[in-house]
Amino acid sequence: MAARDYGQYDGITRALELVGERWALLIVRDLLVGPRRYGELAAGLPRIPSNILASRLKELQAVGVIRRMPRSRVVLYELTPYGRELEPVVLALGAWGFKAMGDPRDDQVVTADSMTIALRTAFRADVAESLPATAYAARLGPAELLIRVDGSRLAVDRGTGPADLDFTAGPDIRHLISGELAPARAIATGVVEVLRGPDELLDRFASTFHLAA
Amino acid sequence: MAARDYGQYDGITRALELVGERWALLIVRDLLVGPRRYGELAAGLPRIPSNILASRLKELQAVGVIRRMPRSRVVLYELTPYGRELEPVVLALGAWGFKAMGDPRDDQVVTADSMTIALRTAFRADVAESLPATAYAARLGPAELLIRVDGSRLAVDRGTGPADLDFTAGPDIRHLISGELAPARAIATGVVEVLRGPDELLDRFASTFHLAA
DNA sequence: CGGAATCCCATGCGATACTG
DNA sequence: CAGTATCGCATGGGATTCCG
Repeated sequence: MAARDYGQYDGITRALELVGERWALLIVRDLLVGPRRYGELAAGLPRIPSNILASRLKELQAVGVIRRMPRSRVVLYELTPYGRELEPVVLALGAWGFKAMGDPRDDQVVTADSMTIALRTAFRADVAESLPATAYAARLGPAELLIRVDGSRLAVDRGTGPADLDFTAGPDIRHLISGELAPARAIATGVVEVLRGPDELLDRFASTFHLAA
Repeated sequence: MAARDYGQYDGITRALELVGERWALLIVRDLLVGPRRYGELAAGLPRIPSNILASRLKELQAVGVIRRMPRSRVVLYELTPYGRELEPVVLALGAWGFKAMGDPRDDQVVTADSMTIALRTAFRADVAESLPATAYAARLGPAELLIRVDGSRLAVDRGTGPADLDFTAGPDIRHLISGELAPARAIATGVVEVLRGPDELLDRFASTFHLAA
């Protein structure tokens, strides 16, 4: 491996040597959600060639960012404590990139893990703290997420479950997150479809998850 | 560009599409210090092939991260406001990579701009606030920096000037920054050589600039 | 002399096929 | 399901040349 070398001695260069290769930070992003199997990673990164996934996993392991966790017959990959410290980097990147997102192209896909991290990026712990605990069941494209906010704590899990507000939304939900689209208008225009629960809870959702654009 | 497409629709993927190419974030790092000419960038990135520098500059400009600023005969490159918003990303990466820095290899170089950003990364505004204004003149390898701290404000400029403490240090200064090496021992062991000013000011420096390892 | 464009070669990546 | 093997191509590295 010995990631191609930039010939400089500083923290940023070092970081890029470790996680600057193509796909590496997307693997880290997904592992920030939780341990994953090889096949789960491959499914969450639809375009990654399997040989690249295999070599990235080896490289990231060699430099101490991830580790293999043999768990009852199958192997799980998980971040090491040091790898988990990339969370601020990944969230900062996500917040920055969010502002440059246009409309999705036809060949672009939404995954559960990327949406989970996006929600973490947009989560306003300070705002949530003063709101009642709330559970949202969101169907965001192919991703079904159960989002539970309790005080300043956020938990996002795959799948569905009991929720105060149950809604479906397409990619345009980013306009709700950015504040460009008011919750009432999001419902009126069909960007968000409320399946169950009071529409007003979408206001709470929008103030809990907000990222300026 | 766009050929290097990840096929996903989320903020992190978008960010990596814009600044994920090799060398791109190092160019951004140097431009965070200030506008630079082509030749200055090339000098600060000793290993970058000139064709790569030229294409990265074009790409970064095309996506709105940098802009060309014709300034009296010569062209300066500078970050756009949006590009400047990458500062948290770059600092977070630097802080993370700092912890994985070993000893410098023979082929590794220290540049003034990378040290400037490293100092910004390690700067503790909250600590500095309660300390008297101080100017340090530091010779860090080939980089001569004038570091002025005034309250919670930090200014790092190339070159030298009047300073309260004037010192020279090699790469092992990172052990001072990380707190592994006490200021007094840094002087005793020759990691830091004080040229002018009271040794005690190195304590102030070490508490002003600190990054856990 | 600053700011590239152009060559050539080495390597990393992507797509697909294949194997334990 | 979890990877390897292989191959063609795009990209990066480095030196050189060009242009204003």
